Amino acid sequence: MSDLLERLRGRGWRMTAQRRVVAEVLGGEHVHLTADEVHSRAVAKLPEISRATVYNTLGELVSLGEVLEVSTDKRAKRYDPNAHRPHHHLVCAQCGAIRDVHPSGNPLADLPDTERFGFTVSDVEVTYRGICPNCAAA
Amino acid sequence: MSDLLERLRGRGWRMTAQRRVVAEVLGGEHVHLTADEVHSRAVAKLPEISRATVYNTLGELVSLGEVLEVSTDKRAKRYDPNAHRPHHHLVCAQCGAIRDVHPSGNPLADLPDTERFGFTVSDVEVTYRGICPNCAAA
DNA sequence: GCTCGACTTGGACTGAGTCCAATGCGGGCT
DNA sequence: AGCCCGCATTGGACTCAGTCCAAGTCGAGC
Repeated sequence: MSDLLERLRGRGWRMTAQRRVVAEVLGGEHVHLTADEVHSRAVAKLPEISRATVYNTLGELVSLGEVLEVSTDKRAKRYDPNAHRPHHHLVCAQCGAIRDVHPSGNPLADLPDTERFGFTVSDVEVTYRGICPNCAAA
Repeated sequence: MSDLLERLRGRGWRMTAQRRVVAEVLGGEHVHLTADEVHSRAVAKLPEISRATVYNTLGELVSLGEVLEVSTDKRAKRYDPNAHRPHHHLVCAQCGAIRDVHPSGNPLADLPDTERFGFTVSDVEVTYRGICPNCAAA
């Protein structure tokens, strides 16, 4: 994910240890982390990093479009580093597990003009809900 | 919306002034209220009603399937009394306005088996985002 | 009209996130 | 290399939405 760092530098970001750490955490294997999870993983690499900085950095990454905010769960926002490949989410109603999915078809096209009420529609967010195999077995 | 009250009675609900008021508020013209908005409207009709009761009642209505919880906005859950006609939401990214929409086609069908990872998928939630005419004009 | 248990109350509590004034430090300039 | 400016970070207080709980209330079946 050092290409992410490159892109950020290119956008005039001042490169600080904290931002590097947050970017690294998002680049790791775990997807869909909450802000607090990002923070605690970041603390492991850079003990003095503060919660506020993690929130700031995540917010900036989101507004740059490098990271996606998903709120499948009602408790906390989650951050999805996989922002460059459009995808949707499949959530287990029981355990909260999240998977990325790629439906066929474009739901944007399913919204007829008569149902747009003059809005300029730019984005769709689709969340499928169900029971994951683990929870079904239990 | 007194048919709602009927249905609730039929399900063994004890009919209290508080529950009646909450049901009335949801039956009014306003849709997509937050819990706090429901509470303040309820207080107008029944000053002693407590926040806890409003939350309880909303929660019960949701689990009975009479009301839908929507979380388009990251701040607070909103409650949508229009639970009996399946629909999705169109949200203004600027002012937060919400409209109900009825897309053609069923997004559930767009999720191929290969993308279900063994989940039993039972529900989809679609949120369209864009700019409403008002905000576009401003 | 009594009684019992479901319902309500309100205040304390939690968890997620935001704000802000003081301080630190990246990096362009010389 | 060293300075300096201003962007970034810090941490602690604060807000906002929602949950919890023990005590008190009251709907409705008998």
